This record gives sequence, C-alpha cells and structure tokens, in this order.
Amino acid sequence: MDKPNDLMDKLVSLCKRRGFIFQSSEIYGGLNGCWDYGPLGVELKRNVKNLWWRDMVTSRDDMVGLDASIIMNPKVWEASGHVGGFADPMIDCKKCKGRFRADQLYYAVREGQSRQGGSASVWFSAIADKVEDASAVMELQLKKKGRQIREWTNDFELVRYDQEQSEQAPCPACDEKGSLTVPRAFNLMFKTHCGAMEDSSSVTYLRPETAQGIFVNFKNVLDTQRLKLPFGIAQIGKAFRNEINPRNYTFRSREFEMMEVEYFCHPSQADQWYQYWRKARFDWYVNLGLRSDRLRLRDHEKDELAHYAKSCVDIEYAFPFGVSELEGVANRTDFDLKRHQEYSGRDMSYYDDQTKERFLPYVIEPSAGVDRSVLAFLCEAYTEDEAPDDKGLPQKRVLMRLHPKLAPIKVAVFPLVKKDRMQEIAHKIHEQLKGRWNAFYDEKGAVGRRYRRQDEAGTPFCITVDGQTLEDQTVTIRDRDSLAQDRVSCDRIVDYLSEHLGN
RNA sequence: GCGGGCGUAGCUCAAUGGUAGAGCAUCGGCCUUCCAAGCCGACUAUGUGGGUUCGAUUCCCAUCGCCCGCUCCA
Repeated sequence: MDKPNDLMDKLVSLCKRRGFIFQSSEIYGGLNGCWDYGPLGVELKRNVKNLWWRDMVTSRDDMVGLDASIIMNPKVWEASGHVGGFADPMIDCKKCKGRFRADQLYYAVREGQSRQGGSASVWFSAIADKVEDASAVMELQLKKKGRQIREWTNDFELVRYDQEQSEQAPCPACDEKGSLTVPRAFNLMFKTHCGAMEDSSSVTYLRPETAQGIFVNFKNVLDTQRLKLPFGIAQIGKAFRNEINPRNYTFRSREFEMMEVEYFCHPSQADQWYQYWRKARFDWYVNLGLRSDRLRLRDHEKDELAHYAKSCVDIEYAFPFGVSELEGVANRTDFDLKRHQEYSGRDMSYYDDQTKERFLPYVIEPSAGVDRSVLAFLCEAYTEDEAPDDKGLPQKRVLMRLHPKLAPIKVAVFPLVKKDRMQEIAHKIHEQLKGRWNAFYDEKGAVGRRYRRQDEAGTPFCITVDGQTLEDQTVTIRDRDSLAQDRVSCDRIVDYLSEHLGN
C-alpha cells in the first residue's frame, strides 16, 4: 500500500504529464495557490460543472441560474460581514473562540504574595480603545483576584500586545492562560480599485464567495421569473480568498471556482429543506463515482458555526492528505436578506398571496468547490493494476478510472496498424463520433502503447480498426477497466457508445 | 504566519568547485495484425536574482515554488 503522499505525488505527476493540471505561471517559478487546467483538465472540470448545472438547474422546476459580477459594490461586503470586523489584525482565543483586535489588547503583570506566603505574579489583559480604559478594567480584575492574592508589591505597567508575552497572557474574555493565537490580518479578501483613482473611495474587492451575488439579486429574480417559494438560484463562478497558507495541490487555492445554490423557503420549512439538500448533495457525489465509504457528512458543532449559519454540515472526502471538505450545506436563515435589507434600505421580503403573509425567506445553501470536486474525482480515479504485455507477462498499468460522464475523452479510435485502408476507416469513424463526443484519433506507435496512454487519460473506450474490419465491417471496442474487447458492427458503434457512456 | 526539508530534461533519479549522465516519455524513420516490443536517429535540464571564486549546478545570501509539522480556514 502506498503512503498517502506517494499517491499524491503520483497523481500530481500524472496530471502534469498528461495535461490535466499545471502550476500557474510555471515558467516564472509559479504562483502560490494558483493552478491552470490543461487540455484534459479543462474537459474534466467542465464536465463536473455541466453535470452539476444539469442536475441542479435545468432538470428541475424549482431552480433558476444566475451569473453575477465578481467585483461588486463594496457595501455588499459590509452587509455580509466580510469587511469591518475582519479588517484588522485579530487574535483568537483557542479556548473560548473569542476574537480580539490586536491593537486593542493590553497586558499588565503584577507581583504579589499568595496566602501561603510565596510570591505570585499575575497577568492581566484587557480590551480597550485607550490605555486609561484598559487600566480601569484591570483595576476591576485586581479587586476580584485580590481575594486570592494578599498583597501587591509593585504597580503594574500596562503594555500593548506583544507576541513574546502571549504565552503567559490570559484571554481577556475567559482568562485562560496561553490560549491566544498570534495576530493575523483577518481579511482574506483581495482588494483592488475600481476606476482610475487609487484612493480609498475606489476600493473594491474580488468576491470571496459567489453567494452574495445571488442575495443582492433576490428581488430581481423574484420579480422577473414569476417564482413561488420554495425555489433556488444557482451560480457557478470564480471566487478569491487570499489564503495565508495554500496547501495540498489544488485543494486550497487563492483563486477557485464554486458551485452554489441558495434555496429560499418559508422559515418553518427550512429544517426539512436542509435535510433534503444534505442528502441530495451527498448522493450526487456517490452517483459520479466517489465511494460512499470515503465520503462522510460532518455536522458542525455549535461553536464552529459561522456567524450567519444556524446549522451546517460538511460533505467531506477522504483525500490522501486527510479528510477534507468538498462542500458545505448550511442553513443561513434570513441573515443575508435581512442584512441587505438593512444596509441597502430595500425591501427584501416575500409576499405569499395564498396565506397573505409577508416574510423574509430562510435560505439553505449547498456550496461546493469545483476544484475540490475535480481533485476528489482524480484521487478516486487513480488506479494501478497489472495488464499483460505483448509477451503475456504482467506489467504495471496506471489508469484513471473516471466515471464515463466525467472522462475528458470519451472514446479513442485507432487503426491497428498503418496499412490496408485501416487509417482511412478509422478516420471515418472518428469523424462520425467527434460531433457528439470528445473523440480522439491516434495511429502512432504500437497499439498497446496507445491503449496505455488512453488509460492514463481516463478514456473509457478505445475503438480499433483491424484486419477483420476490412472483411466484415466490425471493429473492436475495448473497455478501459476490464480490458475486455467487444466486436461491434461499424453501424452499431454509436448505439454501443450511447448505451455504455450513459448519454 | 512559524519551524524543518527540498528544487538537475516532460517524468523519475544520478554526478560534480573545472566536459552535467541514465531510464522512461516525446518527436522522426524502419519494422510491426491487439495491450508500454525491437532497431536507428533527434530534442530537452542545474527555479530566479545576487555574492564569494580564475571558474559556481555544487559554497553563501535573498527570492519564488513544492513537501512535512504547527497555525489557520471568518
């Protein structure tokens, strides 16, 4: 059995070798957290998105699509809570999950005597805008602690937060010692400027999630599409987060693509739709080939929930580098619509003319990472087995066992050798197929080598024109996974593929 | 962000303070009637920028990138 990282190394190597995924700007040394999809990768990724769109939008009556701009009015991100509280260097408490601005955190230490007579030093910390305020807060703390500590021998000196002292300093909220993290600039949004002037009035952001584009268009969609609750708005698009630490190949990238649904419903029905979507989304992955024993649903603990969510579940996949999130399904309540109503002054409510009720809908959000799905499908597909060589001896074979619906190339067409009109017939078959499927033609080198190349690309079927074709108009169709070959009449090829590719 | 490791051809890996080598892959040719065959030939590399040195791929510094651990993921 491979060690996990061996598997990732092999996958990364294959993805580069065959043209699935390249490092962004590679000739300039790359760019951390950014990746390019090559000729095979772009087909795979597009298949993932098209299947999602078909399953979530066009095959349903209760869903419509949207494509909002990436750069939006900066007020959107104030309303959503993405700017404001998160713009400054922040310190977290690992115990109570409190979060504090580093420039508002003050420390002091005092030496004293314990009741047993030994010396004692006690740290204080406080959150305050000004030193004087911090001092007052600490005096209050001192009175409390004075019950345990008898006598103080020196005045304390207030200092601003200093990283070297953070190990001894207590959390200003829960008083736990050494639980504070180092300060981090918490705003992960990419900042840019709209227009020629780069002043503060022109600051804009690249969206860190696609969801807000849907919320701010809620009324537009509602007014133009004659929709009734419950209904959903779906969007696929790029989002950007200036991650501190991109890791694990394409898993955590700074530029990435999301597939999101915001499903609007009556507040009383939110729980049942939440249950519906967590199952629907889990099954979607299973149906495209992810093994259910490598997938799991993990409910968020209360203290783990984001500020906007009432409940949230992660759909996680067991990647070689660890179990990690593919998608989150959250009950966002009416948080977003309420906030946008408040910040924009526009009415965001829905009027039900059956019940004569006016209310803000609740929102269930299945939010999936396209790149993460693609990576999961790639990890799942990577397989090593043995296949015989031309002498019948077993040789190691690498294949990508991608679901036929996901495979970048659906079928490859080969003449067995470059002789006796085989190329001509193979070309004709290729011409006939390529309008309908992504089909690939190859005549170079030994046929065994061509088969193995397609195995690494994940191509489910290879059609070979051989000597018998000339006599009875049949070809062989080879199955990627079983290596079995069916002999099929030329005029049955399309039917055969339709049946086996499932579309 | 912190600590550690690493960076040589498309891939996997050698070697060296003084000419950088192999296997596989790729391309061309010959041959080939079903699973990485053979023969001939060809292309291709010391991440980037500085420094030390007569000379640096090798030593030093910086930077970029990758991997591992911690941290983090609103």
